[in-house]
Amino acid sequence: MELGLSLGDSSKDSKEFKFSTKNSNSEHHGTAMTNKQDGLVFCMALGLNSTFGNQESLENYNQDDDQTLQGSDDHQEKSMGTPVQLDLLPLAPVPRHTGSPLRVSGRSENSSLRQLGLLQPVVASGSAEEEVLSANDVMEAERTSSRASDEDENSHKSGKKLRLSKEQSAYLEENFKEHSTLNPKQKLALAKQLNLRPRQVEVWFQNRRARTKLKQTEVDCEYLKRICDSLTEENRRLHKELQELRALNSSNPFCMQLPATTLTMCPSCERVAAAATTLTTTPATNPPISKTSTIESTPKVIPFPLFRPRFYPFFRSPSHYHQSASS
DNA sequence: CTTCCATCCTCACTTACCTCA
DNA sequence: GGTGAGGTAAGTGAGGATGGA
Repeated sequence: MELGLSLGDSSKDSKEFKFSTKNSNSEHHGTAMTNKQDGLVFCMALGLNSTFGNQESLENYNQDDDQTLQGSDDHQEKSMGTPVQLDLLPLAPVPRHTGSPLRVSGRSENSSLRQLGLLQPVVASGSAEEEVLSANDVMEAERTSSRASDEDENSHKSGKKLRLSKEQSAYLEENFKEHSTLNPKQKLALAKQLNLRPRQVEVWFQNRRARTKLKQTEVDCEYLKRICDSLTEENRRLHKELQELRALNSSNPFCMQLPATTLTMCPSCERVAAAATTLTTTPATNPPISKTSTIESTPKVIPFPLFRPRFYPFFRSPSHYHQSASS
């Protein structure tokens, strides 16, 4: 399921967010606009079973994981950057159980671990930039983590609930910021480093993703509520303006023949081919209605007949509108 | 090449435990 | 000390992807 919504014009003050969702069945692209001036313009898209990402994650995806991601784009869906984005995670997709060697970002993981007193001396060696864990390392990690979790196993069997320590949670959090999903090797390495069972690391990431999604949903909800409120207000204002115009027309029958604003719009690309006269008697307190159309250049004024009936040929071909715009 | 099946992974939903006011 | 609410670790089942037979 996908829902797309777009309002407003493409003024220069608009800020643009590109979004793209992709799964095995289809690919979606879109653009979200926000307008700093009136705060009304927005675009949103909702996709089923998609995680929230951002532009950065898309770039990471394209740059870093082209090779390892081939054929494994499941559950690594790229999703749209919503206008309101929680500053929670850069969702760099991580390939799932590929045969490729594990790439562990060198960063300052080890140093932070040492600070936390969590680093064990068996961590695979490698360059500062990238460490490659061999299959032996993974197996060793599995053994170590299973050994280390013997005491956890007891509490596990007794049904007691393990509470992760502050340090463990913080380190998991730190890793989650880098990648919200783990491949098996990363999972094992984390489990080994934190003295946990791999299953515990896996569950922690699952629950963490769920919490992120929940939070994002709350933020989206709040945002949509605000948008709804402003649209309601806009609707109310336009209704009022319409009533005033009708009142004006009934008091001055001659003006009734003049359309307040006559736009001929291509229904396909929604470009305005021509704009006509604007009612000069519009009260100063009510600015002329100007919304939703993408006006590329200064609209040409076409001299409509005085008694031209209001007729908007919405079902003509796009070429018709473009021709009449240039003529 | 297609189909079937086992396996793995993630997600959504839920339960159960823990902590705190 | 008892209690309810909220947070969170963990269980469960469904669905999708993948690889091998």
